Amino acid sequence: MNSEFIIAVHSLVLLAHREDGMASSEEIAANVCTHPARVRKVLGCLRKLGYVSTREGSGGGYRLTCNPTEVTLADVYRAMSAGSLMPNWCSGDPEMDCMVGSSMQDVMNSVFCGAEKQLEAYFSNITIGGMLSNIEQGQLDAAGGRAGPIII
Amino acid sequence: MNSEFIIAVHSLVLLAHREDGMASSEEIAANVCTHPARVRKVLGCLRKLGYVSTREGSGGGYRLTCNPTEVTLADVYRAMSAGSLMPNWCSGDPEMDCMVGSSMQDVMNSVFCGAEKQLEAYFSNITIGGMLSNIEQGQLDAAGGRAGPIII
DNA sequence: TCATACTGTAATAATATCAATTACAGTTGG
DNA sequence: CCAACTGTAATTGATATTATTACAGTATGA
Repeated sequence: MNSEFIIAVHSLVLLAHREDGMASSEEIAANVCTHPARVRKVLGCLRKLGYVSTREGSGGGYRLTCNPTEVTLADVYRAMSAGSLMPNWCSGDPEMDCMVGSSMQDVMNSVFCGAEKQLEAYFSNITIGGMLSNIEQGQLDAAGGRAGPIII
Repeated sequence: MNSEFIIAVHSLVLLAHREDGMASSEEIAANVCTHPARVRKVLGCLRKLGYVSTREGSGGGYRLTCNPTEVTLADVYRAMSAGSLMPNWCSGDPEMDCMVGSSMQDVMNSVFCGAEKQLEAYFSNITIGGMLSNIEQGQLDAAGGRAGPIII
């Protein structure tokens, strides 16, 4: 899995958490624990898909332009990490004489395509808004002394 | 995803394809397209789980000791790659003041644990024997001029 | 209009991960 | 004893990932 997926999800949750839905790349980077340039790259991608808008110049930054309860992790996954489940490394060789060795790349490919569909189906049930309320709920629990593992 | 998963699956399918269920690390490595030492490491792991047995010394090698129609990719995944879905890289920091930044690691963790369960459920429906028959079937199709994408 | 505070983007450097290779001890069959 | 194996660890080399730097472009407001 691509770590840009994590940065994208974290950024969206953070923006959804803000009253005005806004933050600069520097603020987001500090919260995510990475470099502002990396945040700008990831959010630039989310902008092209309409999930955030940006304003350059002084006082600018990023603003959430989607409904957090409608955007799912599947959307983010497709945007940032599609195809990342399959390893880059490949076994076998189509030119090989052996039936097994020559077919393995195709077979693995279809296995991982199916796996990716499963993953997307799972992610499509988790929304940015859902993650945020989970966090807020967890925080309340902690305040009440009833903190426990967070379950989605 | 770990590429050792691919090596393990490929090796098991190859052994299942052999009449006597046997091959040396050198033969397997040639078929998988990697180094024999790497094959030995992976199959050493499968041996501990009882899927293959090994014989050292001259004329030795690996032999399949499981029923290929009973071993699923979920078994292999758990053996070789458990936990590999979650990226090593982590956003946020539990010590942080912000509710979002301090909770994100836990939340991501539960998201990826759920994702891994989904993946295992999918893999549990694919067996080594199933992959092998798929390959043999595909080969027959190709021979009959009806080759197409392999679907599992 | 100028300084300031941002984004966009590319290039580079630092680091971590992954795979290949080498090496050698231990085992077995002939 | 020799030849052909596995088991395992160490090293090297290749690749991927992340951080950092740099700077052009843009908006704001004094």
